Amino acid sequence: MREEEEPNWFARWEEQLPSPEELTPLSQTLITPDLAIAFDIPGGGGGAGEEPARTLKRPRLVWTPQLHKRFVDAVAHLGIKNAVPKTIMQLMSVDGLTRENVASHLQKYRLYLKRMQGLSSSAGGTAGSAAGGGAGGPISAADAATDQLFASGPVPHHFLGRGPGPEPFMPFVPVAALQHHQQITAAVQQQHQQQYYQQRHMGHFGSPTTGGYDHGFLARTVPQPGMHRMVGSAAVGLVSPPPPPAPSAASYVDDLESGSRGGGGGRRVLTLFPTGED
DNA sequence: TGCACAATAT
DNA sequence: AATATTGTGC
Repeated sequence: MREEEEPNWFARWEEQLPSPEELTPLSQTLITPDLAIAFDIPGGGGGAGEEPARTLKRPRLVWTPQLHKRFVDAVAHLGIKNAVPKTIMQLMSVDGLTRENVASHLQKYRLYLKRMQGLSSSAGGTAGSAAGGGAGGPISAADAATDQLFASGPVPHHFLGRGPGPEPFMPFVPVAALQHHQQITAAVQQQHQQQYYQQRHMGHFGSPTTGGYDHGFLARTVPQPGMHRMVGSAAVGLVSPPPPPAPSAASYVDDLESGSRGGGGGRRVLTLFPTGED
């Protein structure tokens, strides 16, 4: 009793085919505008047509421990009063980093500090203990997750328990003073699934158009305890040595050591900016 | 205007 | 949850 083939099945099938306009062009560039920005590829924004730069949307910034460290260092050396988005941004001198980026991060960082204040008063907890999770664990699981980033670096002590008062002298550090440091480029992430292309070729992946952009950190989700993994990708950059001054793209990680936290021992990590506290 | 900041949106 | 965007007051 099976139905025999209808004579017009083909016709119906044909009718349901999508119109040409509905089909995605087969000849689509593999490098999307966003990706192009992320890697600072000149021709990326264009392809078939140059779109106004203002129209292009910046990819999401990923706050890697390295970036965050710069952030914290900058805030630490500015003092609470001067630690405002613009100033922080300047001090960080990270290529591609916007004021908005910093503002958003700062907002969350302040919340983190506030939480820590409350905790320290009752439990006497430090950043380490709060994030360590090993002790007590009065904080929510969500907070613990958040703290992974923020606690990945030491929180300057004087951040806490400090009301509106005159900061210890450290008025200003001209950006010029930092110039001798390597300028790092903000790590940036695609919003959508984008192509697995990127994911898969992470690390050993040369640009078809420009030279190579091995820049360490692309969208790694949930940094594992052993974050050397992440540094590992940066290490990949070392494996295939990027010729120093690539014409348009220069992105490096400066302090790989910054990832070392409490568990690493009492080792002192040199901060980006001279604090005098070291 | 531009900025900081908080609130809200994705 | 992590960033981005928006709204408000200065």
